[in-house]
Amino acid sequence: MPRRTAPDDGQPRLATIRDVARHAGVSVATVSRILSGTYPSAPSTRAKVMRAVRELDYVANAHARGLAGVRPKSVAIVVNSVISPHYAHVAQGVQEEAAREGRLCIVGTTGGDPERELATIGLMRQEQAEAVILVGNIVADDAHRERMASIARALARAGSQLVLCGRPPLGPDVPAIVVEYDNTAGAHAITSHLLSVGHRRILFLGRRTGYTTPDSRIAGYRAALTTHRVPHDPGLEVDGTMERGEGHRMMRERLDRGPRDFTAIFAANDLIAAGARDALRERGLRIPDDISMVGFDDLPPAADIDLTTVQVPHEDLGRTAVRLALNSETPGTAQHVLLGTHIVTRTSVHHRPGP
Amino acid sequence: MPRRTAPDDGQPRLATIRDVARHAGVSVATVSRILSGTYPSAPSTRAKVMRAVRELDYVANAHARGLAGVRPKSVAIVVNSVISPHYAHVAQGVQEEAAREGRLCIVGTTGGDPERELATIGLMRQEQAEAVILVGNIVADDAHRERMASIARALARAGSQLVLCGRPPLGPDVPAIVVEYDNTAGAHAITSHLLSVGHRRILFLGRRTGYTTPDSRIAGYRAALTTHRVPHDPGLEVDGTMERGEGHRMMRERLDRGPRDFTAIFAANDLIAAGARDALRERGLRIPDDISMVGFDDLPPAADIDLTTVQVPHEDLGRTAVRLALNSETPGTAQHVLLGTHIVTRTSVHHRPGP
DNA sequence: CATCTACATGGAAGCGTTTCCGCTTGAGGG
DNA sequence: CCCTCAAGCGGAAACGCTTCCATGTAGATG
Repeated sequence: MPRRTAPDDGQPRLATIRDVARHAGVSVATVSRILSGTYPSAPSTRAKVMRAVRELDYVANAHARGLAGVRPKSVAIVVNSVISPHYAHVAQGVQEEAAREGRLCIVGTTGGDPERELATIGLMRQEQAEAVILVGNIVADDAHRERMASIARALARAGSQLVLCGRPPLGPDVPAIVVEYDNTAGAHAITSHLLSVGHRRILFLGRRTGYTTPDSRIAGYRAALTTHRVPHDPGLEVDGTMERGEGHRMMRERLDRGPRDFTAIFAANDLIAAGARDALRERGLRIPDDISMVGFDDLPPAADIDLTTVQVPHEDLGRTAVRLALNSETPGTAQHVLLGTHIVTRTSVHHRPGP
Repeated sequence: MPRRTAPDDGQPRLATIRDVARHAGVSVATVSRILSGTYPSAPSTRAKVMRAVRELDYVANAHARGLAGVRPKSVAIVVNSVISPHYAHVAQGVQEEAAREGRLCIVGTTGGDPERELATIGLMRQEQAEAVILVGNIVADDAHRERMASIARALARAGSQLVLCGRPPLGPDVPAIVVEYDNTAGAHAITSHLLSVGHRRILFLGRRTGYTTPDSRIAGYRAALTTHRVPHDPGLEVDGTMERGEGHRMMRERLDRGPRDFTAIFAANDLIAAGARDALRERGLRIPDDISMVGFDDLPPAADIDLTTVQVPHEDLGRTAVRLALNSETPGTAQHVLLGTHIVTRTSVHHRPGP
């Protein structure tokens, strides 16, 4: 790996600011000032410099600039995968806001693996990004959470802001911004919707513990039952992960198990709802004629299967994350922001006449 | 913006390699060598250094390293938006391969705007990424293409590899790698599928000119007609953009226009197919009983609406792009790679008895 | 006409890292 | 026992940029 002036390395060295200065007949300092645009300069000099820049096709070296003390304008985002619609939407929001603020966006994926997450954050740390945005839940043990907290502190020391998007706070004294939407309120609202049109026995399909998002969704479901003075039957809560295949499995097994003792279904997300719908169709059951169903998220499958669901401000989440991170004067101050949700009504719910 | 040693700036300066050296009682050079891991060193020294690194929570500064001549390990990807499933899948492939190769991934979005694309590439250029991967079609005039060609040359000079993913080559002497899948062959195959089960009048829904991808899809459609000696009727080609709403519009207008003179539909992508399906349903027409339909891409809506379609190796596209870019010894060599597709059969096509 | 001020510019230090070159040290061969 | 040699390490230059400080020059003021 040759480093000193390689004489004839095929690679014709890139133009540097010094080349521009020489070419324009001015000093390096002048070129730098003119390009940064924040200092006074004579129009004639400016013209000369601009011409040289054009002629040499000069592009400033971001590394040199970063080293020289200018905080690199970039935000980093870490997600499970960019395919998953939820992450994609949040990432899109981050992108948009970052671009609006003239920031570059560095993306890392973890595939849901805590180790890879840590490694990825390490890379981001080297890049000195202004903000590191972590999106989504990862099943993590206490050790992982402790390591994360120490990373949060290290980032704060380095002047970067850590943002957790839709992930539980790490603790009261950990310097991080947390942005979530109100899962509990959303679940409460949509469950109430089912209850208010006459349903009394509502099957819950989804993760019951472990992750926080579904946790708070089931909490909203239970709270709504209480609010409406409908007895809570734990037998109506079916446990499974938040994927389409799981929705299919949960529904199938439930239908196989015995007589149908529910009139509506609350799927903890739209993917589960889509899977459950497939299982229902296999049994000849139709939505909403035979069974009503609602979901959560309002992501792509929802509209295609005409699902009434909870619309969630995914992109807002990303935008808010960036905005808060860049505006936080002192990186290291903890904040907690909760975004609202609302119900989008399609055709998957039927009114059920009272008993 | 203080730059010199800020005495009491609240921001406790980050540990540098010099701090580590001092702390471990060795020289800066030794620390660097040990951390790079490619030089011999005494085990005892190594241990001392590692301890200091841990105690000071030292993280190397990527900018300083980049400046000191180590090529930053990163690839840049520019897409229209990360929401769109096609881009998301390609981006995921890029991510995966980049991560496997220990590279960071910088992402920029353009929203389909050529100006923003150019600006984004400029930023990427500053970062000195090893590769710049452009995904997707942008409607561009000759001037834009010329500017792009000159950027390609500039990147090559800087030792970065430009990769075009699913976008037409810029010209014979432009140093860029082009990775595409074979749209024409795919369209030929799926049209042949319709023809082989008896359909003779097949409506084409999609963009007829301008973008290259649909261009080659319609070419495959026409070629298949020729292969099967079925007369080509330009009246069966309906023009519109590649979006769901457009599919709906094209279908609706066609149905309003007069008697139905086709038995099957080839939608240039799944989104159009989904929109067309909505319009058919509004008219009480069912798939496949009344009309057969096929799409292209096999992206999310396809499975939900049981569409027979052409499956395309989106993620492979991204992975291949990264692999080719990183393995290209001399950035600047032009290459052209074509990836294959295959048909996935669902239930949207009915056999049609011959006349 | 001398002096002051404000502005435009140049010189140079320093950012944190890598790597070249040269020095010391201890082991092994003659 | 001396010499050679390699391993291990330290000093220092270089990467390209920004900004502090100093310097020169023009116009305004006394």
